[in-house]
Amino acid sequence: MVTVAAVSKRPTIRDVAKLAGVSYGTVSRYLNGSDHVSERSATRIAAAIEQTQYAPNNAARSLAQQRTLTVALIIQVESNETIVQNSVSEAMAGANLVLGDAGYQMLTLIANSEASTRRITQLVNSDFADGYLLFSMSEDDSLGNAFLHTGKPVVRSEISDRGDLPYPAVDFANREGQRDVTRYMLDKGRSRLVYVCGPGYSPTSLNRLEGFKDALGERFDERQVYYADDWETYSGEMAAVEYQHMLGKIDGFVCANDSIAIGVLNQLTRFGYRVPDDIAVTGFDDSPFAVMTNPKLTTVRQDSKAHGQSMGELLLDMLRGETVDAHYVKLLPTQIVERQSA
Amino acid sequence: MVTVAAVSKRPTIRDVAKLAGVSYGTVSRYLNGSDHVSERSATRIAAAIEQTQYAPNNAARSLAQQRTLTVALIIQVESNETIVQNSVSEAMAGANLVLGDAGYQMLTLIANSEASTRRITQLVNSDFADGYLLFSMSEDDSLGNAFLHTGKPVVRSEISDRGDLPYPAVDFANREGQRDVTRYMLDKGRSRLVYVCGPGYSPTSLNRLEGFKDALGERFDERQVYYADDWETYSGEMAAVEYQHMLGKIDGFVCANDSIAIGVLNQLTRFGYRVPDDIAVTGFDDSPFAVMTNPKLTTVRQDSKAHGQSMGELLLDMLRGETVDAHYVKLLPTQIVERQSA
DNA sequence: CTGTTAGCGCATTCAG
DNA sequence: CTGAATGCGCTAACAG
Repeated sequence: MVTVAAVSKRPTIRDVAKLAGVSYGTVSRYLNGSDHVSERSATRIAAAIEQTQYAPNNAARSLAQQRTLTVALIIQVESNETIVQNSVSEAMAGANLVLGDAGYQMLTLIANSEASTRRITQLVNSDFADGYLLFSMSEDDSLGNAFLHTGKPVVRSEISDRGDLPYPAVDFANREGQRDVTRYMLDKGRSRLVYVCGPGYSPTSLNRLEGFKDALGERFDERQVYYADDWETYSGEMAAVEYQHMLGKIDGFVCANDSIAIGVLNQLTRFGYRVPDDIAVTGFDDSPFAVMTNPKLTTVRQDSKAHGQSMGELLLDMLRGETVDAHYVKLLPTQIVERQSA
Repeated sequence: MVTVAAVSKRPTIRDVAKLAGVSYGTVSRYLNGSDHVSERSATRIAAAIEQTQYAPNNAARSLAQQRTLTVALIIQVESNETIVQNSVSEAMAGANLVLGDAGYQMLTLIANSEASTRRITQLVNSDFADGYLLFSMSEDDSLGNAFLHTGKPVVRSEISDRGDLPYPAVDFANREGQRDVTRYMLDKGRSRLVYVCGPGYSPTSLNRLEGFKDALGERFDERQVYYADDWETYSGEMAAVEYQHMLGKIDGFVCANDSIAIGVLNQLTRFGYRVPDDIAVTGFDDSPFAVMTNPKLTTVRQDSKAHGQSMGELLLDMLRGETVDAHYVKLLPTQIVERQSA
């Protein structure tokens, strides 16, 4: 029976030095390629490394260099949430790309419980990584303070509602995006609109609402906005139900995200209204769901991969020692995706 | 202008020792709680820590302890893929839970390029983590060899097609699941079935096909299986097109996953067939999409969170030094979810 | 209970 | 170009 051993004695730099017949300082130089090593030593060291299967120890190197060549991406989600959103997943890929090219390994940590948040906070304060990318999708922004005493650079994925947190951010131009798609509705002659707003704790949510208001200008009426408790499909259904009695007078639902829009869509269909003939519906995010509905969702696309790349680049700038204003915000453009629902 | 500093001089254990008026060995003991420290020293140390904002250095601790209290979950995806699948995301949450409870911090690494694979391979060989969870969804299993020389325990998320890799695995009982849902079809009087098989490089794919064969037994005919190139919706559409000429004689499509099933569903609808009245369709996975189709998809559910938990538990066993057979495989049961499409 | 000391594995001086 | 020595920050073993 083959079994898996859980222990081992790995070779150290001294072992290969001895085997190559040089001092271990020379091996170190060889490994880091900084100084020159004689060709003869080099080949002998290479052979010794090959023979011993030597690989440098990560902790020792980090300790000596006072840096880890590592960046941690931290995702904060609600306690019981299990799914990492697609947008975050795409951003991860984007960030991983640029950070990798710069020689950094990206690690992802998930904070989805009080215990994990505590553990991560502790890690952050232990020079665990050279920099941090913070995605907090959650109402509870308890991780926000975790980085205050780490001397390391931090970049956030969203505009913070807490002005006291000195972390620059990369976000989407949510306000403009929501404004534009609302105008798109107006331009199509839809003027009796309802806005289904996202949860109030989210800055993103409020920004999008502002965009809706921008588009309507004077005509905006507080009664035409429905405030959802979360970003989920069910909330969209609730919204449609809430406005059921005046559905005949409404010709469009502008929704703060796709999931909500799908809820509205489904509920309108159940009520017997045709989308977009009777009532149009728009989403926001261009999630994978947007093309699986019938009719397909007209929505606002955000390039999440670019989001991640941009965050990674900003972090790299900071890692290189560039000075970045603590409240610097970079806004990425969005784009209307015209499909069938509006 | 507030700016972000990228450097700092963090206090060490000696700083707090000096401030507390004790030796730093005592501080170490205090921190690790192993030995007893006098109450007087304890309070003084606590105060000093508070005052200096001290936090132990991770690398130093790892180096001295020869362990990192960290587990790395590695996801291997196709080069250009950006999305971490929902099932993986849920498994991450499950693993994070049990590992966290045991005091381990889970880190996720994504291997989605040759460069990142190389970087990760190197990390793995540097005592970067105490154990590894490996998710490889990719045809290219180049990471498979990366763990051969690390003395650390590894658990895979899938049965490997490479019997030479000495990593135990936790997987779903794909074969039985596919068999059961096929029988479900047969029991409903659907006997003229087509099986849409997943891509050939995937062991999962082949296991599910075996399950279909098991259910049909003698009646199985090779001509009733369509071999898809991947797991995507488009492949499902292709399958329906392929069998278009004999759709009248077919009363059911058993599909190897939900995405494919949705493709079949959509294409059948386009062809004017009613699902499930004319033709039934089943999926596999119970992905989030399964409830967004019309009709909703009857499918096979796998508890991905439990998958992650199970993997985490197995890894913990190994971390505790338990001997696990290198080819041990734990299979998790699946469950039919009856909705509307079959 | 506590101070002292010897590593952990490696990078980086400084001589030579 | 290379060997020897020092230190990174901390744990653990050892006296006391």
